[in-house]
Amino acid sequence: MNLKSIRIVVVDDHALFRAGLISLLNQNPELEVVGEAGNGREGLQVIAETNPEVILLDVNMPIMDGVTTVTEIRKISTARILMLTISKRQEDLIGAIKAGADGYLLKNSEPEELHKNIKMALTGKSILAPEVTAQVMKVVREGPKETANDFSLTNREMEVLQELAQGKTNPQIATDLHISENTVKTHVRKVMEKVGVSTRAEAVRVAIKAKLI
Amino acid sequence: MNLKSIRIVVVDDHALFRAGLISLLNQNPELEVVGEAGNGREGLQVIAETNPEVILLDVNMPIMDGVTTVTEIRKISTARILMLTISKRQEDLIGAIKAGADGYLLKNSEPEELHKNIKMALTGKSILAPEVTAQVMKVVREGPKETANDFSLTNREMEVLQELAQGKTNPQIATDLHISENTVKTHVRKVMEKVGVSTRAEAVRVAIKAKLI
DNA sequence: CCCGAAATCACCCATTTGGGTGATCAATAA
DNA sequence: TTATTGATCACCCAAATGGGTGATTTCGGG
Repeated sequence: MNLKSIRIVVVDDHALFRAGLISLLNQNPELEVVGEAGNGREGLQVIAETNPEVILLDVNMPIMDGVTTVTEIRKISTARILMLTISKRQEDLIGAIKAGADGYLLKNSEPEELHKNIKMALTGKSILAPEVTAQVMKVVREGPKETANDFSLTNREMEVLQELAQGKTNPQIATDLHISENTVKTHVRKVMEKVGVSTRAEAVRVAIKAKLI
Repeated sequence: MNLKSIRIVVVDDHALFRAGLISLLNQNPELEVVGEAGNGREGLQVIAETNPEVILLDVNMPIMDGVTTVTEIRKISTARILMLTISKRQEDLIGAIKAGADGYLLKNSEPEELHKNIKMALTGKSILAPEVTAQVMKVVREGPKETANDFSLTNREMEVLQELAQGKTNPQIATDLHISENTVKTHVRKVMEKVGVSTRAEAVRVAIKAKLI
C-alpha cells in the first residue's frame, strides 16, 4: 500500500494471463494492481470504482472489445490506457490509437519492458511496441488510409448489413429489428446501392471480406 | 528447493505470459519451475538438461510447434506433458493427444485449477479442459473423422459453391460453368441441403467462414 | 422556423429463388 | 450384370428478392 505506487487496473479475458500478469506486476513495489476485469463492460465498472492511473487493456475480448472500451473509458477517466495484446492487426492498432489509447504493447514483451513502459506512460509519453511502430509510420506516411469499411452506411443500415451477413431473410430481419418487412427492403436496397452490389449474397461476401461483420 | 516440490519446465513463446506463469507457479511451494524455453527446439534442450516431472507446453510456437514437440519429447522423457494453449482447434487438440500429451488445458484456466491439474497429472490421470472434452468425445464417437470442413460435396457441387460464395446468381453460374440454369438450380439445392442452410446468402456465409472458398 | 437526413412503411411488378418431382446418361461399385 | 452415384436438364409453383415511387415522422442544424 505504498502511497507512491502506481495504481493499475488490468482488463483481459484470459483469467490465467490476467492472474499471472497481476502477480508479476505486484512484485514491483512501485506498482499496485487495484482492480481487474474479464471484459470491457466489467472493466468500465472497475475503473469507475477504483480510478486508476494506468489501465492495461486487451484488444480481443467478449462482450465489449478493447477498442470500444477505450472509447468508453475516455468518457469517464483520464487514466493512461495501454493496450496489451497479441494482435498486430492494423485495424486493431489504428483503431486503438484513434480511440485514444496511450500505448500499444504486445504480450510477448519482456516484464522489465512492461514495467518501464508503464512508468513512461505516466510521464505523458506514448508507447508503441517496436513491432508495430513501422505500421503506424506507414499510416502517417500514406495518409488517413480509408478503412475500406466506409461505405457511409447509416447506423441502421449497418445493423441491417450485419443481419444480411448472417444469411438472414427479410422477414427474419424484420422480426429481429422490430420493423416491417417493407422497411427492411428499403434498407437492404440502400445498403446494396451504397456497397455497389445487386444481390444480397454479394452483399454478404463484401461484408465478410471487408470485415464489416 | 524443496525436495518434494514438483519440477516443472515451461515452454511458451510469449515471454510475458511465460514470466507471469512462472511467477504464479513459484508462489506455490509444492511447485518448482526448473526451466523455461520460447520454442520447442529450445524446450527439448532444457528438458534434456533438467529432467522435469511436468512440462507445460504451448501449441502455437515458432521454429517447432507444440504437437511436433510432444512427439520429440516422448523420445527422451517420460515426463507428464500438459498442453497449455488458447487454441480450441480440433486438429491441435487431437494432434496433441495422438502425439502423446497427457493433458490439454486452456490459458483461461483459473490458477488454482492449473495447480490442481498439475498435481493430478502426476498421479497418472489425463487432464482435459471442460471446454474441449466434448470435442474429444465426439471424435471417439464418430471415429477418426477427417478434415471437419467436409460436407461431402461432390466436385461439381464445390465448384457451384465457389460461384455461390462470389455472390453470383444462377444465370451467371450457368454461364460460367457452361451448363443450364436448371442444372445450376439442382446443384445449388443439393449444396444447401448438404451444408444445412436454406438460402444462398447463408451458404455464402458458411462457405467463407469454413474457408471452403 | 424551415430544411434535410434518417428511419419508417406501403404498393407495384418483374425476376430470382427455394423446393418438389421426374428423367436421361455415363462411370463405377457391388 | 445390376445398382448406385454424379451430372445433366425440364416443368411447376409459392415465396423471396430487387427495383421504383411516394409518404410520414422525428430530429438536429442553419
